[in-house]
Amino acid sequence: MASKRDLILQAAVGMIAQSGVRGLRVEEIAAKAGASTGLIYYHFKDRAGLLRATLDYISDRADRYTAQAIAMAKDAGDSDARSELEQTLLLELQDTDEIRENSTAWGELRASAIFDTDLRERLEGATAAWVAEMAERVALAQEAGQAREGVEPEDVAERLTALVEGLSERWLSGTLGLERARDLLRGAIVAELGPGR
Amino acid sequence: MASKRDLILQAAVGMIAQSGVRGLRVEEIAAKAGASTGLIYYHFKDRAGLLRATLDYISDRADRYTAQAIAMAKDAGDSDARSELEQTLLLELQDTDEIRENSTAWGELRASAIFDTDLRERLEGATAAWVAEMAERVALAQEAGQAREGVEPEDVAERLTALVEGLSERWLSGTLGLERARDLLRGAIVAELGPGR
DNA sequence: GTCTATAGTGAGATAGAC
DNA sequence: GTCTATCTCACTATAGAC
Repeated sequence: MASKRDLILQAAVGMIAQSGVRGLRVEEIAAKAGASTGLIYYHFKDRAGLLRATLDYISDRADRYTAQAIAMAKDAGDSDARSELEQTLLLELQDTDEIRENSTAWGELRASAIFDTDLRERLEGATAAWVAEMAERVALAQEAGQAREGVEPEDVAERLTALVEGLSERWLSGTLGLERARDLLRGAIVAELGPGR
Repeated sequence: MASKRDLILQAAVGMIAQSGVRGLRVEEIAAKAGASTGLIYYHFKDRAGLLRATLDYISDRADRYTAQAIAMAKDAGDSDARSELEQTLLLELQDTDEIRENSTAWGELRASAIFDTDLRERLEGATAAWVAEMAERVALAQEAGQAREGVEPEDVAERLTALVEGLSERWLSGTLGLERARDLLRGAIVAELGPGR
């Protein structure tokens, strides 16, 4: 069974996704988690500490479902580097509760990080890891002849992940439909890697 | 001379750029604008109204400097559609006070719009206009043989502008250097439009 | 680890004079 | 249009019992 600490973090992600970092009320989280405000301060020291822990929690959760998606793709036999890359990127543009929640919260925290050094560092690490992981898949795709040569995998990966973030924010803010966002991303992959097979 | 109302809006942009929408204090803006809080409520009704007006103010300002940059490019004789497209997009990734301020504030308001229907509508209009303008330049570039055929100008424009937003946010949050962000954008243009002439 | 109760305060908003 | 004064309250954070 999930510890109260965990319930609090889950509630925090939910609340951030629902009303943003600014709209996050400690008391509300407590209520949603079936805990008291006192306990939140006991575990996380203060509001900022709670935000930090929440960011870590989101990162972990994202890692987990990414790994899971890749494993599933591998099982389905559809496991070349290029489709793994595509699947992993498209993962962020999906209307699942968990993913929508994660994406929204992630965007919020990213935006907050502009003004908060503490958050910034954590965010930087997570982003760098994501970019590196994607760069590796781009390189693999190149080796397998599934992607145009002559472009730096790091550059492509950085562009595609930044694009995902941009599209994601437009999707979440209702400026862009989900299907269109996914199509655009697929189009970008073609533009960056070439037509593939 | 600028009206007090204008001074308040200028101060608001500055404050948002400095400490985010979350960090925006009505009293602080009043102080910076040399006005009273009462006046702010007189002009803008409430905090949310101030945010709305600020978003409009930023949009206008962005339109102005974009138009100006294009005019300058035209004067310099460097006026083919493709370089206009490139210049206009790169404009958002520039370390000028005004632009940095505008970009930061824009990003903040975009992020806030996820939770604020009112802001959302205004934002949507501004984004759509930007995308449409870029799409037109893509189409012109295609006609002039400066861009690959067979891709929808709207798609390319939507991707490039979303990418600019993504890169901009990484730049502003310190995750990405400015020069690298600009290089990545140039690379994306090449990937989308082809090598040019 | 967890709760209840409460202290403290920051900041949005309003009233009313000029 | 603009200011001063003030009200109010929603939220963070702490103290202390269990």
